[in-house]
Amino acid sequence: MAIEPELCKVEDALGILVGKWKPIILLHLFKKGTQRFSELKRNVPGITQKMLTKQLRELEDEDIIERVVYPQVPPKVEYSITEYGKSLEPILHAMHEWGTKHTIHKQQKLKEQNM
Amino acid sequence: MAIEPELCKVEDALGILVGKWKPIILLHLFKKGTQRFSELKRNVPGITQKMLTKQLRELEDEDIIERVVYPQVPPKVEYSITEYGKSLEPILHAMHEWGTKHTIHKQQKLKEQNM
DNA sequence: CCTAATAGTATCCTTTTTGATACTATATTA
DNA sequence: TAATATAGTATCAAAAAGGATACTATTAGG
Repeated sequence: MAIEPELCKVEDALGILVGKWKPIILLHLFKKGTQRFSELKRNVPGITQKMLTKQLRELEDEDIIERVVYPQVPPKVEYSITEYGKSLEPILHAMHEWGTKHTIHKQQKLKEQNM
Repeated sequence: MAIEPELCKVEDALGILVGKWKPIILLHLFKKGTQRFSELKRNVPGITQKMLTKQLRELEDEDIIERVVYPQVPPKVEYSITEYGKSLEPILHAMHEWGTKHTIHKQQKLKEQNM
């Protein structure tokens, strides 16, 4: 059954994944369970502190991830996927699978064009 | 099984849906099968010609939609989802469903905050 | 007292995306 | 002959996103 374009909620889901580093950040948290700020920064090559902070805040605002501050010096802050956030996993998987096939599709197309 | 963040293809799928009007355009095409440029423009309220053209071109470049020009005056151009493009439908559905629940989740949260 | 470590902010700049508006070609119709 | 319809382009401006870099607070350790 078709989705009524007027009632479309695709963008609401999309908005959460959009942002230059969000999928990778989420995948790291899904994989490791919990990561410190500095671990994420190491694991996401090329990201700046500002961007990492920003993406994490946005994901936190949507209840996808949780932020736990330990009262220590130097500071320790841990991030993890919330129970609610776990409901995103099937979508990430579906997109990953589709994206994998699409990469192949594009390569195929390129090859054909060069014949 | 977890997706390896390094091999992440989520962005490849994401990139196709991202763009201010793409989901709505796709939903219209999924629903109606085929639409003329002018019909899409009417159906997607607020979109400018430039944006509609741009989004359509991008979707066409990815083989998601097909563009058929009829040699008439005034011009007639029809757009439709390709067979390949149809493989995106489950993802759109999944995102729509998740987005619908997320909207409710956010409303719930807002209500709690105002108590 | 100086340095190192962590998790950020603040500021400024560049690039990308989006939007508003005006313009084009051309056969048909009045 | 002038207006109309369609599917676009072209140009300029505004806004959003992303990036580089420097700076901060605090305590433990040497």
